[in-house]
Amino acid sequence: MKDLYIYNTLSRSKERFEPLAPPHVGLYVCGPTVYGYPHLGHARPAVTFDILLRYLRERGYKVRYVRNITDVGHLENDADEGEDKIARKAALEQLEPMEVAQYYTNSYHHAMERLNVLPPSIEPRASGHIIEQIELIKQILAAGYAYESNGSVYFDVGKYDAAHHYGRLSGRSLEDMRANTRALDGQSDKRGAFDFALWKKAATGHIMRWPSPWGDGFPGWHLECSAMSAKYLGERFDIHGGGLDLLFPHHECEIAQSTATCGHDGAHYWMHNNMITINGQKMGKSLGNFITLDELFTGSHPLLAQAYSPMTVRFFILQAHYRSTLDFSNEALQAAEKGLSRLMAAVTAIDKIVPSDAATPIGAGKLTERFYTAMNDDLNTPVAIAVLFDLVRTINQLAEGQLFISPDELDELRRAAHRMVFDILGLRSEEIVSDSGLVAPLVGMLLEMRTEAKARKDWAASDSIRDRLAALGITIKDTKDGAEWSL
RNA sequence: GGUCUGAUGGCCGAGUGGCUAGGCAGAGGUCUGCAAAACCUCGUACAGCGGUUCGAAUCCGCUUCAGACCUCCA
Repeated sequence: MKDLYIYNTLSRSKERFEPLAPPHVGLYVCGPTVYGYPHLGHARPAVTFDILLRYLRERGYKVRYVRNITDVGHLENDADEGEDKIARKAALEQLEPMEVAQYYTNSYHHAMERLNVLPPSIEPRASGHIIEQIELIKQILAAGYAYESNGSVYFDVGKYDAAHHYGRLSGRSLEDMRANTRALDGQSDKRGAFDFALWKKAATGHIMRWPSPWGDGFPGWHLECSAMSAKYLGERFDIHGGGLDLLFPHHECEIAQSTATCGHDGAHYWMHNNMITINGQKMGKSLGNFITLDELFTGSHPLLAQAYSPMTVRFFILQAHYRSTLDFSNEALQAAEKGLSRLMAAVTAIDKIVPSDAATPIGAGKLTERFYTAMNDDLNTPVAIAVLFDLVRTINQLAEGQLFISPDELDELRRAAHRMVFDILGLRSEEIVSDSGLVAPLVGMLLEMRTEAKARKDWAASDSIRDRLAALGITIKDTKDGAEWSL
């Protein structure tokens, strides 16, 4: 098997993937902060790392995939009076904070299931790992890279930068940042403007609070990922993933925390998916221009010309490389929808192919090899999909009897197609299954009537049946062996 | 202002120093009672200006434009 290369943000280059302890692979991906419905932006990392997970498994690795749920500590801003996102939402909706977290966690899970995104091996919650986070803070304090101030604990970025380099991942330098950032007013407990909170003192009335050696409070956002990844994957693990917007400061701070306590970056490979844009601008909560996945699936958003199925969304995302920005538009989604339907129809059509013993090889193996070559090149799904469309053409020619295939090669072709399309790309058929089993026999009966009408050349009757079925969303396709239908 | 990306045919999007993905849309054809589907054929695009080279869309420089991060965001 050829080597897999993935782009490591740390080195800004594609590197050959070599696990620390094969065949095991530790993968950590920053999950959602559960204070709102999941939107199209959430689908990008979910699908990207789902592909990575599936492909690593395909290559025989035993992957432990950890994706957290942030249910505490994610502040509205970095100022001292910054509100916790979950707490804010809870106050707005008059709910218990954990009720908010659970509600949106459920909503996230449901959307992920519809997108056929495999669940992680472990899905830890920040609020369930307060003890681990407190322990980590103690370690950072012991190492001398943090200080307590008025019931809060901050990471000392200035001191850390003197010994290591703060900004290695994002390509920044502390001096530049200092020179180019205006200092906020001086009411902060922090010593340096770039110091970040490891532990925040809970103000009176703050609901989410836990006791700690520094008084009641709650953990900082950057800390939770360090604590949970270390707990489940060890202090040193293989891949850390997340959105490009988390590169700085979130991942930079994680690296600082790891380096402060263990002397290394934590993860070996740092992978970042790019953003989905809308009218050329990032789709995000703060910009208010996001479309939730549910709106996408139902078409209930002013920007949407129609509903788009979960698989259409997944395919749309896979048609671009994960490190490129992907621009949302109805045209692009519609193109994805049609392309996907052609691809899925071809995969189904494989079963109609009649093998021939006299056939010459058609090169199914070569096609498959090109697919894997693309995947090995930093998960180049758009190229992999281009290969699949070559396959689509071949399958259709075989199904139409324009090309012939041997029984053995047909078997190989079927297996390979299913593996590439279903197992690796994670696409699945979205046939609407009727709840009463009556649709199929009824349509079958109408098609029989239509065939009878055609036999007596009563085109008006046969077309009428076709048109009226079409109005119900049922498409008729005449083939040599009679009519077929689909929803 | 700082750091960093990007600019590809009607749309979406790969890729790359010479063999010029793919999808969608469009045109013509085959098939069909007509459609639909499928198949065949068709588009020589890479922001602009210089430079390097036998050869650049691909490398270098400049210009213009766009975006991301620098405050929470996938």
